[in-house]
This record gives sequence, C-alpha cells and structure tokens, in this order.
Amino acid sequence: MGVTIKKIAEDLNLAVSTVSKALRDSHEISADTKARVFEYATKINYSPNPYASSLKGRRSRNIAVVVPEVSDSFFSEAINGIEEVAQREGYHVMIYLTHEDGKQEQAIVNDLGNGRVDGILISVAAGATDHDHFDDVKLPLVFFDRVREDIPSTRIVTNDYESGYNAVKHLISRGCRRIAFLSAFGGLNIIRYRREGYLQALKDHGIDVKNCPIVSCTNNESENLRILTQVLDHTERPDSIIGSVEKVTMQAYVACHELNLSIPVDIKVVGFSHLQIASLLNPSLTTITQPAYEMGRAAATALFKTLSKKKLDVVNEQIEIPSVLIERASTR
Amino acid sequence: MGVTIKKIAEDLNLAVSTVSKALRDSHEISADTKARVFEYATKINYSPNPYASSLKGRRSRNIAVVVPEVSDSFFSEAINGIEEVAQREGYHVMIYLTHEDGKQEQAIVNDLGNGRVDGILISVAAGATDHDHFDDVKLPLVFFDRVREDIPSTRIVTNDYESGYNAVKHLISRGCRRIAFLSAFGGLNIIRYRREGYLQALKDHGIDVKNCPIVSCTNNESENLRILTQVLDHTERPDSIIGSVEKVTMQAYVACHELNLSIPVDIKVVGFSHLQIASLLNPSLTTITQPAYEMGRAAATALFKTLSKKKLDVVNEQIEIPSVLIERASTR
DNA sequence: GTGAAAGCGCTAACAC
DNA sequence: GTGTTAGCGCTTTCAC
Repeated sequence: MGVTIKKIAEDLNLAVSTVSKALRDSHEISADTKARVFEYATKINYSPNPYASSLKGRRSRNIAVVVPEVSDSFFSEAINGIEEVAQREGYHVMIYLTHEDGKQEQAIVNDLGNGRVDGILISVAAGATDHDHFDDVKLPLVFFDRVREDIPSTRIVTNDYESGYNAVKHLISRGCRRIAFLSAFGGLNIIRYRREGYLQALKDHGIDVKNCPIVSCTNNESENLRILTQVLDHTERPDSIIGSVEKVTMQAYVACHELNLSIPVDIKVVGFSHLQIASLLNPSLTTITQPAYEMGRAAATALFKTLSKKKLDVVNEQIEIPSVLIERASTR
Repeated sequence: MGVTIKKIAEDLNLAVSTVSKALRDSHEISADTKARVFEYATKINYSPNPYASSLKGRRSRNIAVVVPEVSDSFFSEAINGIEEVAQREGYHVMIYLTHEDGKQEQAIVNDLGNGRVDGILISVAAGATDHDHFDDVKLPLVFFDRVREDIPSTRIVTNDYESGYNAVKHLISRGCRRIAFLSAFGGLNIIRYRREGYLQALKDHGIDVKNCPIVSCTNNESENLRILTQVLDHTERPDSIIGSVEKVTMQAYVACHELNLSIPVDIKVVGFSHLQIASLLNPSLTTITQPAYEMGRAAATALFKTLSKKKLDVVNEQIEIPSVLIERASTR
C-alpha cells in the first residue's frame, strides 16, 4: 500500500516506535531526530493510516450525520454547516438518509456502534415512533432540529413555539382572522410546538378558533392537494395559511394557483422554510426562516466538544437558536 | 470496547480463526459450528469492527463524495442517488465540500489516499485549474457531471452540447431570434459544451449571432445583476435567455422583475436547473432538467463495479445520461 | 533518547 | 474441521 511508518523507520535507520513518537512530537525524542523524521515524512508524503490508529483505542475522526433527506433546503444547509466545522476540526462526515423511515433510521444507527464513527448527529425521521429506541447507542449523540427529548443528549433546537406564535401575530396584524395551520405528517415534536404556539396566539388575540382549521397533511403530494382544495374551495375559506413545513407550503401555493385564489389578496401565506428562492416565488413568500446553517454548526461544535473530552459523560443540554420571520409579498 | 470475535471464541470455546471463518461462512467449517457461532453472534449483537478488517488489505467500505456545494439541487439530488446505491451495497458515504475552490479540492483529495476511503466520486470545482492534478490519486475515481476529460477514469455526463442546442431550437420554435446565453464563472467544460451547442444551433438555423450575446456571469450575485441589467435594459435587448446554470437563471428572473420585463411576453427564459419548484416560480420556468439522481446512481454503481474487482485497473469510459427539456410558462 | 515487543480486532497461511 | 500463528499500521509500555 502507501507509505508507512515502517518504511520511514527503515529508510532512516530508526525503530518504528521512535518514528511514531517523533511524529506525535513526543518529549522523549531529540529535536534532531524529530526534525529528520518530519522532513523525510513530508518529503515522501507520509499520511498515517487513520484506521490503524483507531484500532488502538484512538478515534476514527469520522462522524455520522443521519437525516431524513438531503434534497431539502433545511438539511442541506445544516450539512453545509456541519461539514464546515468538521473540516476545520479535522473530522470527516458520513451521510446517512432515512427517508423518514423510523425502521431504517434504527438500522442505520445500530450499524454505527462498531467503531466506524466517533459520534452521531441526527435529526429524527417523521415516521419514527417512540418505540424506536436509541438506548443501545453508546456513542455521543447530538440531536438537531427534530430532537428526541426523552433521551439524555445535546439538543440543538429553534424557537418553534414562539415562531408559530409570531406567524399568527403577523397575520393578525395584516387583518387575518381565519387562519389555517397546515400540519405535516408524523408526530414530530417540532410540529407540535409550532401548532401550540399557533393555538396560544389565537387564544391570546381572541380569535375564534372555529374559523381556524388545523389541516393534517400527509406524505403524499396529490393527496395533500386534494385535502387543501377541500379546505380552500368554498366561501367560508380561511383568509390565511401557515405552512408548518416547506413542502406543504409549496403545495398550498399550487392549490391556490389552481383555484385561482390570489395571494395575498384572497389569501395570505406564511411558511416555515429555508428556501433561497422564496423571494422568486409567485408571489414572494413570507417565511419563518430557521437558522439551518447555524444549527448545523452548533450541533457539530457540541459533538466535537464532547469528543475532545477524555471521559465521554452524557450531557443533557438544549441549545436554542431563534428563527426569523422575513416578510415578503405573500402577506402584504 | 464492544463485543469482538475474541469474546465469541472464548465463550464458545473455539479459536478466533474458527469464529472468523464461521462468520464468513467458510466451507471448511461444519454446519453445526457455523450455526452455533451465528446464533451466539446475533444474540450478543456482534458487529465486526470495520477498520480492523480494512487493515488486513480488505476494504473500509467507505467512499468519498467530493462536490462544490450540497445546498444546490443538482448535487443534493446526486448525493441522494449515490447514498441509495451505497446503502444497498453496504457502503458508507463521506461528504466533502470544496466550495468551488480548486486548492481545497486538491487538499481534500490528497487527504483521502491513506486508506480512509476505497474510492472517490467527484464533481470538480469551477475554480479548479488544469494544474490541480489528480495524478497522485491511487484510488478508483469516478467523475460525474463536471468531469476532467484529461484523466483516465469513469465519467458520468449528460448531453450538454445537445441540451444547449435543443434550448435554442425550442426558443426559435417560439419565435425567438435574439437569444442570449448566460455563461457561468470558471472554465468548466460542461458550460463550454452547452455554449457550443447553443452556437451551433444558432448557425444551423441561420440566426444572426450579432443579436445573440454571450454574457459572462461571475460568482457574485449583485455583480451579476448589474451585468444582466446592462444587457436587458435597452430596446435592442434579447428576446430570450438561456441560463447555463441554475443560479444565473434565478438572477435573470430577478433582473427581469426589477426591470418590469414580463416573462414570457417581453422575454422568454429557459434554464439548466433541477429545481423541484421550477413550476412554482413566477412564471413557471422551462428547464433543461439534468438527471441528477440517475447520474448519482450511475456514478456510484460504476465505482462499486470497479471496487468489486480483484484487480483495480484504470478504466476510461464515459456514460451519458440525457437531460430533458421540460416546457413551462416562461417560454410559452 | 532509542528500541524491542505486545497488542488493538481481524484475516489468512499453514499446521494438526 | 479446528487451532496456531503471523501480520495489517499504529501506539504504548517497558527495557536498555
């Protein structure tokens, strides 16, 4: 294979252990020898086999990122942040996609405990149930965005409750009184918090909840269009919509286009989203923009902090990074 | 650490080699022993340390994916395809982002030769130069989309030349005669081919090239808007635009909006893009949709085919998967 | 300050 | 069929 410590040792007439120590800048090695070793190693382009060292109880310097999808602006931006921190810290990032399937998520996570990675960053699948347990995972675990609160771990979250609340407040300030909430499929706690914020805001502002339907969307696009059409296609329809995830918000746009409902005249729309091109939509979309990149960075940073410790004790902390409501034409 | 072959051997009163062979279903081991070993291994949840086997000349079963960005619909879709094939083949995917920086790309690729991965899938950075060489790379290398033709390797490409040609043909059939081509920054060969197809189509249809500007865009958004405004804001402006990459196409939309140019009445637009939401834009965008997912799948499949061979000889083949022009409102 | 030797978890010759 | 042994590339006692 490539160039090894053994080769350096032979070429320099040293013992492998001496070379090893020299390369790790040990104090027991003379400055002279170190210099020789370093120079020669650089010259023949030596790079240590990461997995040989990992065998000796050391780290692989690989981390796993487990997410539902990568073709989703939130997750791709988060990965962007993770990768940036990892590259700076000399770690390598492995990607695993669950496609919202809890069983597959479980299988992936289980397969990671054999030393392939030093730690896991995860945003749980919508299709996961509480029965899918992470208890057997012995690796440091950091959840981001879609977290599991029943598991002691580091959690990177955003202010979902408050964001749901603020979305309503914003719509009310624009004159809306019949505000629909589009729920996403699965029992994700982030959706629950957004909905609870939504409900509390309605209550605090004295809005009649009867006129504010909570629409349960599915994981199927055409099914959702059918549901949305049903909600929107009558005179008592909502005057505004809050999309709890990017996909359903886009589907609401499609439904409005098809029904010839003008946004924002007939109906206003605000959506949780991280779309770069929210501003290019017809009309540009008011978004609650989650700090995807920052959340990715925070998650990676938290994991590396844990990994840098000698003793890997379980931390149970939660870090919140706020989302921002960006007003655009869809609620003007 | 976890449970090892040694532990199984002790508990079952067998030699480690016997256990090892049993687990690999060797023919020299009795059915009885195999059964015992398998059963016990399953029971105590044994999972082999991947890096211990990789040390013995075997494979790490890790592959590297090196791309400019992950927050880009083409690359995220490609990764999606790669991951799917990898998961099925029992391989693990490591992600590296170059951010279009050739130097960083070089550093990443160099850092991969020490056994961390068994092979590399790469789409080269726009900022790379021919001086950045992959000659030192001893690993199997598969290029996809943005390929390097000077390096013997497997290349997964799409029909860029033809797509450029077809974009022009489509616009001509819609009555366009002043067709602008928006070039992206960097010297990528995919852009060159698209441009050459564009030029050939103009020629074949007897269009006066003088009225068909090739606009050199940069990597800077506001700079591009300035350039685009200059091209579009006069009476002799183009009657149509071909965006050679997604970003500049979106910027053309912004410029048209700002100049109050109506798409498709005043100007028609077609763009190379993989946007899911092209249909939600204002107006919906006619795209030349590259088969990102399929290209990712093809790249991974080609790599695993190479890896499955005993002898890793260098192949030099090119696989082309065609793009499709999808007509929408922007050229109607 | 340097080197010999053991061992991380696993595989593969080569005995028996 | 099963066990013994050596060794992958590296780190880490422990001698010298």
